Amino acid sequence: MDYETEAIRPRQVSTRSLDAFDRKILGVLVKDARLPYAEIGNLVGLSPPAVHDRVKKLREAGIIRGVHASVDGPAVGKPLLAYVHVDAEGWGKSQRMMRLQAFPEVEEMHSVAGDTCVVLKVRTADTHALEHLLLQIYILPGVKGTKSYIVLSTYLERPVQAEVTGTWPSVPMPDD
Amino acid sequence: MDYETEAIRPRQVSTRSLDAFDRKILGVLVKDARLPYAEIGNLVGLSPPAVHDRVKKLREAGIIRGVHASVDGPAVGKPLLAYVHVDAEGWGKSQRMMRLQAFPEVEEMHSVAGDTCVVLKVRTADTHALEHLLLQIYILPGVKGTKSYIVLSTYLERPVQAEVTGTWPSVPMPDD
DNA sequence: GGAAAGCACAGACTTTTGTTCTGCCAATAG
DNA sequence: CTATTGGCAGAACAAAAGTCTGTGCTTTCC
Repeated sequence: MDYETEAIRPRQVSTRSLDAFDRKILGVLVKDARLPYAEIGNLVGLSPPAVHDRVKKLREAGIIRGVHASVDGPAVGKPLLAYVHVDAEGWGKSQRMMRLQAFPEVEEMHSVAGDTCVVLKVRTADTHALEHLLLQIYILPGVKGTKSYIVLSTYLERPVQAEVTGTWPSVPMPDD
Repeated sequence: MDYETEAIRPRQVSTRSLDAFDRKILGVLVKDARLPYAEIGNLVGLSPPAVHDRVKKLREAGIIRGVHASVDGPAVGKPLLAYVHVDAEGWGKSQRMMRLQAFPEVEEMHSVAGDTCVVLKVRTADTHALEHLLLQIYILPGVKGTKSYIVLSTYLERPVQAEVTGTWPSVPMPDD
């Protein structure tokens, strides 16, 4: 199996500027990608072929990366969610760290700016499995330590939303 | 709009124990939920109606939560990904914090065990928008402070995987 | 300002897929 | 040993996806 050793980058910036219809379609598909084109058309105000055309172009432009089923973590035997901050000396992005992607428990891997190097999102069967995964991290060269944040309750977990907040609510400045 | 004020919980533990076919089907649907049932059937070794039946049951059992399009963050105008740790006095879960879910920039919200109370995953247009969002967090009652981890590069970002690591690689114990 | 070209949409059609039904087989319980 | 339940394959039907053509619009060039 091949591992992604390069960061996920925007494939092509795609001069295509999203208009209001595209935004609406994306908003619908993010919520439920199984709706028929006819129903999407009703929601956004277009005919089914028009929706089809736009979705096809959105896919070709890489704006829609794919369609995935969202499965319940506990139901598939992974009730324990955690974020693991990895501190490494030198530079965190070693090739060997990419091999962690082979574990289905690892869902995200980012290099970050802050008081740590890499943030991992991991979902394991139990604390024992998490320990095993931490062991796999510790044997990587350059890893100085990890800090784990065990999720107690998840209040929100959703995919990338198509909408963007245009005007933020004004906040009264503190009186100092 | 209503906000989820309760944590996402497993709807029903569903006595349904996943067999090998279910695991395979889930694995396929997580990768690409647009494959026809006939093709899934070829991959896992079942007929299209059998796959249909199982997927239907997996949906009814809540094991498949839904099907969502995955859109590219930068392409929809949100190239800046960050994790925000929120420190609050008392108890972080105030009703008003749930209102942050109204912002499409907020993708995840967890209460965690560790040296912080709440972890947010936010995706914004730029640092300016992130600052606006942080302002919205700071005006919440009880919020003492935040710590932001700006994502520099994303090496892996994928939905919940259906697979579970059965036997972990053995790691030689350090010689102390 | 006018004409031509490109784009996007709606309607009708074809093809593919989803969905349902029926019968059969195996496993289990009585 | 028999009856019953659950699940799967094959066939038939319904529905959606995908394609094609024409039309109206905007844009752009002359």
